Amino acid sequence: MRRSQRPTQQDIARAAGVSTAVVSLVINGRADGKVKISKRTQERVWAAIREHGYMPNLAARQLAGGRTNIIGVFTYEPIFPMEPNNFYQPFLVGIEEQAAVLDYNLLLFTRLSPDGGRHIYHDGVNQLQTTDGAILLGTNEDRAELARLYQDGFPFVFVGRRELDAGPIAYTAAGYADATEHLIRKLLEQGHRRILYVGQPLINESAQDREAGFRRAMASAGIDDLDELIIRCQIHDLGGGFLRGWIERGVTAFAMEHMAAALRILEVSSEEGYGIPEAFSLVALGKADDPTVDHRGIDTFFIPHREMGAQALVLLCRILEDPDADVPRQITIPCTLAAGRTTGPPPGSRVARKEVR
Amino acid sequence: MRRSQRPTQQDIARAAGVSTAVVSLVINGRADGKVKISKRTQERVWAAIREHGYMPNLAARQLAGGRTNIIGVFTYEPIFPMEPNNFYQPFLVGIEEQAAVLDYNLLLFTRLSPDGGRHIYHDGVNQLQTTDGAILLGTNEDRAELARLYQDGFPFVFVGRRELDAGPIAYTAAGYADATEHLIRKLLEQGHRRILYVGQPLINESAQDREAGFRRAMASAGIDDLDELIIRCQIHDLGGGFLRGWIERGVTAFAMEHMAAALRILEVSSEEGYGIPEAFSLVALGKADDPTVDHRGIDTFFIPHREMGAQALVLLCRILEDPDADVPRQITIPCTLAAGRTTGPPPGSRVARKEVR
DNA sequence: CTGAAAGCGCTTACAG
DNA sequence: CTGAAAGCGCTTACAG
Repeated sequence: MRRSQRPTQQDIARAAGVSTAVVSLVINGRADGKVKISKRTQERVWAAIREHGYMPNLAARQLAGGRTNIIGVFTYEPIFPMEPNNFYQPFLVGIEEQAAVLDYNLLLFTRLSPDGGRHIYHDGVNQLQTTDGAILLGTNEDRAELARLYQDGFPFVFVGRRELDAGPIAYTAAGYADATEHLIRKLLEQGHRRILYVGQPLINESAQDREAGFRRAMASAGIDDLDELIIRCQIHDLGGGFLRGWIERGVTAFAMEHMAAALRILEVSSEEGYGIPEAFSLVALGKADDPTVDHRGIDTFFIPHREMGAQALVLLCRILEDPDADVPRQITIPCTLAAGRTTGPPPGSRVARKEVR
Repeated sequence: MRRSQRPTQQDIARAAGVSTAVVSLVINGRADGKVKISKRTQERVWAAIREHGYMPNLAARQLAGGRTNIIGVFTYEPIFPMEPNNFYQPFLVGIEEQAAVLDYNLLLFTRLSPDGGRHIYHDGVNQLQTTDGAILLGTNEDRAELARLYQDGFPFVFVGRRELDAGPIAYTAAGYADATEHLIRKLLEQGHRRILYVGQPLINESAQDREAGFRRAMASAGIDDLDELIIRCQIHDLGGGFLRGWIERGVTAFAMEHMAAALRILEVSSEEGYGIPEAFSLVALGKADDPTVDHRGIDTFFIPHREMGAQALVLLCRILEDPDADVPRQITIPCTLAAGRTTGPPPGSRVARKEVR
């Protein structure tokens, strides 16, 4: 019903006394390149458009081969979750800001697939098809689906590093490896040798990156046998026994893959009467780039969530402009260090230094 | 390029030895109603689809079919602002949840208008037209624009009561008036007579509603001359002098239009050495429906932001289903009271009661 | 039951 | 410079 009321390109063409081709060319700004259309005609077309309140039909435009100026945003978790300070917020801030700059609207895929979950393909149909391209994010991603999307040749950028067997998908990632290496080197310089890397059981790319940074730093100090110094466990395993056990075995610093685990150690250490950094040093391998979330003085680095979102959009637009362009499609954004108060020389060394004096 | 590689409905029709119409009917499950298609034919079609890995082109489907299953979301401020606990969040949570249930995707209008601001009409063209209908929200709305949208007959629902000269637009609002009346009646029942209503200078619909609730409550107690008891000022005007002045003039309770102002009073009262509710009672006329935002024990009510968002989508869908349906388009959602510790009998009354004993 | 055909609203060669 | 026309891939009356 509404559709019939809505003016079409034909109406505009008729009103302006030209053909639809001219209207199309004028609208899309192709009136300067190969095809010349008189300024007066262009003015008439724009006037008719304004007068009729004409807006192109996106479906038709896309079907005919044009662009939609719409970028899809697909997340494997709700986009607007109930929790405050949610994980997605900073990514989306970056995406939105950049979309406004680059003149795109964002289509949020909120529809559930028939099975009630969140999937890109519904009954084998790529839901993102209505957009020029999409930004994907989420920690619960379906890799088979991503692989298919890649093979289908649909333009998309993942926020976060993801390596698929299907091939090198485009992504923007945080420079976990370098930041981790930097942080661990600091510990090494302070004299620590037995630094324990405490990860979570799930080993995704960002965990791999941090572990790689850890290994590089340790290797630079000649410590290569790390089998004993890299462990993976759940947060609730991090109790007093855990702490005491490792300290007794000579560990002087803990590198926690996740901030939540580091906060847990902070808590346990105060329960157990350990002073930080007197009894041991503590670093967390990353923290949300959100000033309102406190990291309680733990030495760590900021993950540039917002910039990852913004750069994902920039990268996607570059790909859309020229799908075959030979530009880097895997972008890593450096993390910035966030100095804290939880690192210092290992327990022994301070005494040693005192004796020297 | 990608497009040409993908099989179309024609390819499937050819492979299955039928027409595209049959393929379409089979795919869309219309093969059982009016039109009968033999089981064997259906099987052949599905087999061909599987074999070719066919998936329908959404743009073509939309163009031929009409609906887009896309609802626009337009806000007069950024949707993903930098601030945590932002104002829009709960509305959007409700909208997203409901969109998932009702099987709609959401198109966020992030594109800036040529003047750099946020407007529905760009160069006189309604940007929302690409959607089936839209949800609008924001405190900075452009009423002239809304009037035009209404006159254009575009289906939309505003989140928050808005009354335009142009006519009755659809909205979902919070029941400020009733909640305010309820809260003020409680104060009256406790013996307060001189209750000061402290509003902000901007009088929009929600301010009007609260003031109306205040007047109703006061009138029910026979207090009709309220000229002296309703004031409007900025938060920074609420200092110690303000408080002392009104208390000296016999005010025993303060009804603050906004929570921020109430929190300010709380602060000032402790600076000035006033005990609450011993020296005076304090209520705030509404608080975000967000459990993480503390209201410091102030008596108030919860504004159902999330439900307002959800119901806006429900209302919009009802309008889309039947644009001429005779359903109520102005929906008010009740607020729930949030009992606090800042109200009690007025200073005099307690003494008075004691004397009676 | 099934096929031929119109049409959704646009873009883009292709002629003038 | 401008117009007539094909075609994007689908859905849906409308004939058989």
